[in-house]
This record gives sequence, structure tokens and C-alpha cells, in this order.
Amino acid sequence: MTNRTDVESEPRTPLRADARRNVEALIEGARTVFARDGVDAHVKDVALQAGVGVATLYRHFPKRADLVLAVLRHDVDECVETARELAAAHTPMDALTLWLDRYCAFVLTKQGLAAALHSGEATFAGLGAQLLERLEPALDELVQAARVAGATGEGASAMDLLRAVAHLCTPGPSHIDYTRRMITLLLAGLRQGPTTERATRTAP
Amino acid sequence: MTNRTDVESEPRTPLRADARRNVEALIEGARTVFARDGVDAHVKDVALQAGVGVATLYRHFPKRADLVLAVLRHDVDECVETARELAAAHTPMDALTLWLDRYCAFVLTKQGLAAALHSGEATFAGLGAQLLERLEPALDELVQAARVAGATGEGASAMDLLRAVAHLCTPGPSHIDYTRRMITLLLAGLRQGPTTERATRTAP
DNA sequence: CGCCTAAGTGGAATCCGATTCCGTTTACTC
DNA sequence: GAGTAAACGGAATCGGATTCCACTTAGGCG
Repeated sequence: MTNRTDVESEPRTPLRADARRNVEALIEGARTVFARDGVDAHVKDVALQAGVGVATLYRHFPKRADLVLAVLRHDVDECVETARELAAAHTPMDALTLWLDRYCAFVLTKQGLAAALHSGEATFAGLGAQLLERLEPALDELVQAARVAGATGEGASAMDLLRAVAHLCTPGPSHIDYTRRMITLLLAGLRQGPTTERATRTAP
Repeated sequence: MTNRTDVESEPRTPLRADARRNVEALIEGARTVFARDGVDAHVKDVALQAGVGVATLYRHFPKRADLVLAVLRHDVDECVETARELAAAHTPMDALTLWLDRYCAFVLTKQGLAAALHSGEATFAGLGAQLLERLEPALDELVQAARVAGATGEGASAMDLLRAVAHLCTPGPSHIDYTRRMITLLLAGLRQGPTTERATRTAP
């Protein structure tokens, strides 16, 4: 609530009541349709879902990105609101834990949505992984060679390196478990904070 | 449809010489145009750049994704080839270093391309950052509260947490420096491998 | 070496969805 | 309760992706 930007909160020219209602309906409708068909669902479908004409949609959201942005804003606001509620109803640590969990779900949702965008088709699905598979042998040779030459230790495999460097390259199909594990780890680290002082920080 | 891994390597039905030439031209042209206009450049432009008709493009690459995939494959192959060359011409460690550098450039290129895809418009540009800015206050409250309650140490700021968790959310405008720094770090770690044995591994 | 055939081609024709336009409806003002 | 301008819906328009088909041309064969 109360954002200084526009569309939803405080338009310079006060929106008419029905217009405001429609904007609301559009955001809600868009969320539904985007979730179902991905971000480049047919504009018409969104309008239909919201129960308004396409012109109305275009009036309030001239570009598709505007609509997506609005949906995102809306969801973020919910997320923020949740933080307040959790803070009021739980111990600080619990609230933090719960919220991160929620935040995690949120991010994952948005990623799934963004991923759908890339490939209208499923062709790209395992692309990142596929590329890594192809590169791995090549890099592995280099790594093996370096190792034989005594220039490196045995701390990392070629795949480790590729993963580490490529990193973002993966559109990530089912990172869910991984992400949750990381969060758990993070929280564990947080808890240990006051206990152990050494070996906590490695690099900025 | 055709076959699964075809188009460039070993089509069951031997391509006619000129067809093969055209495929080559299309991949090259697509690379150029995609680099200039992003992955959803006009199909016609790609055909024009390649000096062929649109039908020819469609014959060889029924879906846009097929074309993108082909370009990527092509680039990956180049990357692999580079690995061999470097391995032959340098000491193992140097080759590894140089190759990672090249690989880094490759990944970054592809990311820029993928990023362009998301937002035809620049609206999404700083979206990730923007969202983080909005969430930061909310999370910060939780963190502060937890800290005051003595449940956590002071090892991480709210922003750190958000960054760590959101991670992929950022389409990343100019990660270049960051990425290079990480690679340097990685190589340093590799070199130290045989020297220090402790504290190398933290988590898989 | 020239012919025959089917693969391959270019550009015109078609199709589909995004975007715009305009006459009508509806919420606020006085 | 009438006047007015904002807001609406759906039809019309526009642009680019995809398909179609009459025409070329590579390359095998007599």
C-alpha cells in the first residue's frame, strides 16, 4: 500500500470509482492468466478474465510490461504485509524464518513465470544443463591437465567450476529443494552468529 | 518436424550442398541480428541478413527457439574448440585461466541476449533492484528485531540476505566486474589447493 | 554431357493477435 | 435531475509470423 508511483495508489487525476475497480480486476485477472499461460498470454484472455474490454486494459496498462509490473508490485506488497503480520504474531526468529520461507515461494513463482517467458516452447527447458554437459568434457580436460601438472589441488571438479561460473545461465527447472536447503543453511548460520566467531566470513 | 539433434551435424538425409550453405548463413545472420536487436528480432530481418527468403528460414528452423538453439550450439562449439587450442599452446594453469576468461565472456554475452528477451522495453531494467529496495525495509525490521532479541549475530545485513536469496531474480545489468572478481577468486582458490588443506570445503 | 527428378527456394497470400478508434454508457458535479 | 467529461466495449485496423505454391537448381544416371 501507499506507493508513490502510480496506477494503484494516488493518481494525480483522481480515478473514477469504476475505473479503480477495473484496474483492480485487471491485476487480479492478469495474475491468474499469467500463472496459467505465462507472461505472454493473449491480451484478450486477460481482459476476458477481468471481465472488461481490451480497450480498458490498454487504457490502464499501455504496455504489457506495465501490467506485469503491476502484478509484481501487488504481490510484493502482499509479501511486505505478511512481514508485518508475522512480526506481530511470532518470536523474531520464527517470524524471520517463516517470512523467508514465504519470500522463497514468491521468488520461485516469479521465476517460473519468467522462465515460461523465454521459451514459448519447452525446447529451452534443459538448455542450461545441456550446455553444461557439453562443456564439461572440454573443461575437464583442462582441469585434469592442471591437476597432473601439480598446479591445482583436488578441491573442485570441472562440473563444480562450470556450475559456479555459469550460475545464472541455468533457467533452473526445479531448484526448489536446493533453494530451501540454502535458506536453511542461511538460517543456521544466522543462529550460530553469536556462538562461533571464527570461520564465518570467507569473502565479501 | 525433423530430427532431434540435426541441422548442423549429421542429418540422416544428406542435405544438398546449397541447403547446407544456407543453414550456415542463417546461423551466422541470426547471431548478428540477435546481437543487434535481441532474440525476438523480426524473422524477416534474419532472413534478409542471411540473404535468403523467409521460407528457407522456416524450413530449417521451424520455431524461433530452434534458431536460437542453433546459434548457441554454434557458439558453444567455438568455445570448446578454443579449449583445445589453448590446451595445446599454453601451460595447463594458463590455459585454464584463459579459457575461463573466455567462458566468462561467453556467458555474459548470452545473458545480455537473454535479458533483452524479457523486456522488449527497458521497463524491467532495474526491476530486480527496485523490488529489493522495496523489500529491504520490511526484512530489515525482522532482522533488527531478531538481533535485538539476541537470536542472531551481526554477520549479515538485510540486504545481504535478500541478495543471497533472490539471487537469480536480478537480470543483472553490469555484473561483469563482479563476475570477473569471482573468477579471479576461484582461480586463487584453485592455486592454493595443494598449499592449504583446511577450510577449503564449506558446502556442496 | 545433357536430362530428369526431387530437394530447395523466394516471395506473395493468409492468418492471427496486438493496438487503435469511436459511438455509447456511466460516475460525479451543481 | 441535467450536464459533462471520464471511461467503456467491441468493431476496425495494422503488422508481423507462418504457410503455400510455382519456379530453380543440385546432382545422379543413361
